[in-house]
Amino acid sequence: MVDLNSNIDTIPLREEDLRQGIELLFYAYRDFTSEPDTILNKYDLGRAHHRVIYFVGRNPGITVTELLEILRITKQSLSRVLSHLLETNFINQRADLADRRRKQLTLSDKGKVLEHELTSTQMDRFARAYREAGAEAVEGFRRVLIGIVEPEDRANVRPAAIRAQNRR
Amino acid sequence: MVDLNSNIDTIPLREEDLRQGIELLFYAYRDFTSEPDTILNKYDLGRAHHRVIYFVGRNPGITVTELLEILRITKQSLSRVLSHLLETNFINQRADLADRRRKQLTLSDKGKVLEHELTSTQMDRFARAYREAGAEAVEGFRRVLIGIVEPEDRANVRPAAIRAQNRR
DNA sequence: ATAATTAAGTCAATATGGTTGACCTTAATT
DNA sequence: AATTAAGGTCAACCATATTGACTTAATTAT
Repeated sequence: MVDLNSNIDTIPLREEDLRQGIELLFYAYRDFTSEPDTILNKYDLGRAHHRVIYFVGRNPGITVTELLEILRITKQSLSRVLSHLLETNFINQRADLADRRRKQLTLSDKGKVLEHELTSTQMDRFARAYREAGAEAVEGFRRVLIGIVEPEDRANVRPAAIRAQNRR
Repeated sequence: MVDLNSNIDTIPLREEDLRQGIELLFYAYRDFTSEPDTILNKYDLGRAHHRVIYFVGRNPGITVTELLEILRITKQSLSRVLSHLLETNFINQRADLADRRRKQLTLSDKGKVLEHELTSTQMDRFARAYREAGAEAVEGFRRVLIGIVEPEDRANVRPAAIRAQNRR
């Protein structure tokens, strides 16, 4: 390699590139939540309900404490949203037989239908973006975003098969 | 190429990969806003103030209408936040000489200092992630996230030099 | 067996940031 | 002169978050 500056490790990262990253994350997040928000409106639900439905669907049997760790909100805040989803039968709970203090949350059939309706809009968006960008770009996208996530939480965004192994 | 399925365009995108994208965006956004939130707290400001400070800093002379298009919130909602930033002298406004209804917003010196304090935590996070992932990954990250953003807004996340040309 | 801890839930007060709707002023455009 | 556009304001309301205090039930540790 003749031009040492072509190595990303040696050239200083330009502020412009870093700001572009910040803005990409802002715009992507803004647009990625807008379609689900419209759907949620029909059901008189909000974005907070979506997050709960998503992560319960993704982690069947998850407990309240585990959910709180993912969402990083307070128990009281989750309570309103979760209570409503239980009352309206989008989510079911049953006691953990090994530790009856714990309540395992799962999506009801109705909940699964809604989860799919919400998530499929986001998956469609990702499918299109992945296809247009190509497999290599997708791998880069993953590597960068995993680097943005706090190290303690990186294990949560590994493929589900690997996560299942680490489940207590 | 022997195995046609190794082409991303031919293999169906697995749901697992799409969900990983969704989750990466959720966790990355969550963590990427947490440090600024802590700083904002010291100044009795919130995340909404940060967004205004960021985009005014990034687009000196931006008008209210332009800001609303970026943030996608209502005028009334912006009003409270912006009024407060004007009162506390983080932001200055002056009439556009060509169209005196328009008010051009800029950061004051005090505003620039705060903008830097807030944004530098996010730039540090991106710098580390970019460096760890490498230049190729960064390019992939960009390509995918631009694909997630609505087409109309993709021009906003092009390098500033290019955006400046397109400015009326 | 008792004490301490953990998981879940509840009540209350408060803050932030978003909405809709009605209305006004000023300035530019037709 | 009439219309439109940019900006601003008042009011009511709603969703989602917070802190803090407290309870109940079940498990774990002493």
